[in-house]
Amino acid sequence: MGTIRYLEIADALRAAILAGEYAVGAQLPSESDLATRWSASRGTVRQAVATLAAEGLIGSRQGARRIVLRHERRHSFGELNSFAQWAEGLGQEVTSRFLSRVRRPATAEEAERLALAPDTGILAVVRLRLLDGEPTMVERTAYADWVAAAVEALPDDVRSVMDSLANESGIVAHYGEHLIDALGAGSEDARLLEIRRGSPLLRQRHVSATATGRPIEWTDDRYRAGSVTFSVSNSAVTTPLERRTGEG
Amino acid sequence: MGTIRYLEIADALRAAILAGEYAVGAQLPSESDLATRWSASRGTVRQAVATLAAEGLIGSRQGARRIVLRHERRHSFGELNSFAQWAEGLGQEVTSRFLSRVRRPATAEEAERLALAPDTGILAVVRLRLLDGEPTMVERTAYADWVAAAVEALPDDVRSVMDSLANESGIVAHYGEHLIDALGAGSEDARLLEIRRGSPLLRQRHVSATATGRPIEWTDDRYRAGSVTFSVSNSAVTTPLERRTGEG
DNA sequence: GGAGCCAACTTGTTCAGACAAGTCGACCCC
DNA sequence: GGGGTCGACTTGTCTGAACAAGTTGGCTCC
Repeated sequence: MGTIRYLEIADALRAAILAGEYAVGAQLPSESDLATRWSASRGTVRQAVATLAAEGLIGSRQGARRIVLRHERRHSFGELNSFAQWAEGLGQEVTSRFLSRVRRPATAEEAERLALAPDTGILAVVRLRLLDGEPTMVERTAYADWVAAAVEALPDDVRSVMDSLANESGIVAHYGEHLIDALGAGSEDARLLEIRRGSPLLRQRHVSATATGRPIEWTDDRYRAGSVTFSVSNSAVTTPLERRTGEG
Repeated sequence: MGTIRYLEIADALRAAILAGEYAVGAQLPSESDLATRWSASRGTVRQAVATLAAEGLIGSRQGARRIVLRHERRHSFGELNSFAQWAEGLGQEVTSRFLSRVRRPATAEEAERLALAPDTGILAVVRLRLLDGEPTMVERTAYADWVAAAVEALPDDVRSVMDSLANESGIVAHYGEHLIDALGAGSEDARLLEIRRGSPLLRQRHVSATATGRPIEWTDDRYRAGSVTFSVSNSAVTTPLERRTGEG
């Protein structure tokens, strides 16, 4: 359906790589070769391979053929931003338990992350997420004032808040920033996740923003150790990952 | 210096953004505008802004001007792959203590990550890294057989192994993959980092590879909780970050 | 005043061609 | 065989042009 030429080519190449048609370390056909096969210009083919390079599937060096770096597919933006979407892709059953959903003034940090004036009213939601019945993650989300009403209008048992927001209100996340670190479970975390206080947790804090850069939500997700791993690939040309000190 | 046109333009734009010439949320000049100013074609300008977009500095939507998303600079590939390079950029003093450096057969996991035959001899190095005198991270590295000799030839007090490898032997890392999760400190971790056993640690495992995709090293770095945070930014177009279950 | 429409503007996609710069294997010479 | 040179090949950079698709603000009309 993608009538966009370079995505068509990228999809076909990706499928071929995933199907094992090209082994890891193998060379891809040359750009002019691909251009001929697809009756496209070399510029279009370059855009296609650039897409795959950004996904970390292939690498390149001037003068030498492009090489296949790995076979696995990268997750989509949606799967990263939505726990429900991610778990579904894995074929695991997700359930969630609402613990609280209240309006309150934003804390200093929340106000800054959401680019709001101090003490602006936000919607604070705490949820426990279970994977196949196992308590896996505690999610504490602060929704910006301008989306609070839309979120409150959603039913309690909504599968994915971000999905519903997109469909019902046209509020779509385009950008995200993620801070990842480790910490010991507090007493509330410990009780909810059924682990001992002080047990290691993997924390992912992230902010989602619209296409215009307006922050939508700021969340603090805490995973039981061993339940999830984050993966990032990078190259000398693009480095999306960054290491920071302390509280980021 | 950079005789490469699009990088010149990207550098100038990045500098302007970092200098605060454009506020967060502000619009950048249009592409044709920039093309005229720099007497370049629009294609070249697009390559420049694509660079900044990949760095997460600016966003875009078809039909609307590009907007500034953030001001901070992203770290370089070297700063991410080398603990020493990273800490230096922060102005903190790095010291490291060698704990062991032995040749031994690769474990099953090491052999797979390094794309070696099972039981191939690798060079295993354990180092304790201190930041301003504070024990911060335990690093366990397995160097592939074909780089082992070059690593052994380096002096014990080398500041950065990867830096030295590049300079001395021409072995340069081009690609990396990182797995991030949390776990409790084992007894050795606890002793070295001067924390209690079971205390939360942030673990970053990563493999570095050459331009041809050949794995160089596989390391397991464990940071004391609170000492570092990883940061990743993404967008609907490029998602370098991925969430996985369990042991990745 | 409000709703809807339109026109100017801006980014997205594609093309064809050109030259620079780096890689790699074949070939030659010693 | 070893080593160096060279040429074919391949990716990197850049141009100029054209049309598609989406945004935005202003204008008209009710």
